[in-house]
Amino acid sequence: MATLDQIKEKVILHWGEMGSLWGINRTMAQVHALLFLSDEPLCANEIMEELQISRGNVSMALRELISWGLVTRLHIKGERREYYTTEKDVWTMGRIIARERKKREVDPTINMLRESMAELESMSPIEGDYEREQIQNLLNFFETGVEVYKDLEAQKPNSILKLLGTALRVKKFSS
Amino acid sequence: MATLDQIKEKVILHWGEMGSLWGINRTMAQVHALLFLSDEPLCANEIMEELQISRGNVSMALRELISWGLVTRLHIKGERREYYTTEKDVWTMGRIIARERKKREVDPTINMLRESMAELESMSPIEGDYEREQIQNLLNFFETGVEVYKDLEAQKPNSILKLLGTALRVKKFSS
DNA sequence: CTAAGCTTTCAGAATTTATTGAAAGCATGA
DNA sequence: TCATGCTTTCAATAAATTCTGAAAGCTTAG
Repeated sequence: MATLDQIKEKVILHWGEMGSLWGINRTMAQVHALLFLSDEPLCANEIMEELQISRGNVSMALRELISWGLVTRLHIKGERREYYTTEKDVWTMGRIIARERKKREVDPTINMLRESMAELESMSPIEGDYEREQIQNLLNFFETGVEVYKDLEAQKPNSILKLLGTALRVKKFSS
Repeated sequence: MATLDQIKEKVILHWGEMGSLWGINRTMAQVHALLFLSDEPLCANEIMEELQISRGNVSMALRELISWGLVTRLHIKGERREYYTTEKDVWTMGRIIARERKKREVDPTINMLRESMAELESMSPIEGDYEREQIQNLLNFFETGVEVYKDLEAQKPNSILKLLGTALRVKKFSS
């Protein structure tokens, strides 16, 4: 029979694998999972021991997680060492991840596509018709995504679900 | 001034980089971009030359793209070699990518979380309270995602946008 | 000021992932 | 049947990414 620690380990390892599929490195995702499942904040040493990784690796993973806004550093008075904790609400967590991925992936892509369109438009219109059309389609796709993202971002965390539920009900009703 | 080929190359290279951030390999994403921007189907040879990659690499990238359902093989009569083309509608493309990523990333995660919950529940309820709660939260989060995904999947490609527009308008109106 | 206790940095090592290219496979047509 | 023209496979290699650990950096206490 599985012990609590074994179950935690399984979740942490799986989260790590998912992380690497998501362009987040394995360790970073593992540290995140560990903190997410931990009732209290942990210090670098504890993370090191739990995950059996080096001090340097812990330091880098934490730096990255902090820069994403997923982890916060806690100064506990009387304590010399720093403690770390993570956002515990899954919806808020999801929103943070969406925000960061948009910033790192979608925004640069939109810039690139806009640039390409501008260049194509200043070119002789004889060639590149199809390319112009397809790049414009891609651009519209991403821009629409950003629109939707912005609207959703303004909502309270878990109202997103209700919102979509409403949308689908309205749709069903009206079609 | 940039030529058409330079612009295409820029888009293809960027798409390749995005691919690797998305757990899709660089070459696979590049081949996809090349076909997406190409008015006519291309054969393996043409892809090889355009992207300056080996025959084997082209073959593997195409196999993967076909297994995702993003690329189709065309037998042109009278022609010995095979031609390849890709889904050209961006919304359909987005839906295919969503479907595949769900299958490869979300479904296994949900299974893992359900398994963990089952194991936690069959354990002594004295310890693991916090872990149980957090794993359940994660599970709910993913399951909600799947619900929404399924509802959206049933819609026509670009009605998704209108749908969300509606939802947001309803929301604004009622709050 | 120095020591102690902790964190960060980063060059090199280890690991993982992607790519090549030669060989094998497969279909067509002579 | 064999040759031709193409595709696929996969072991070896190359490239990219991640991780380690020793050294340097902070900060606080004495």
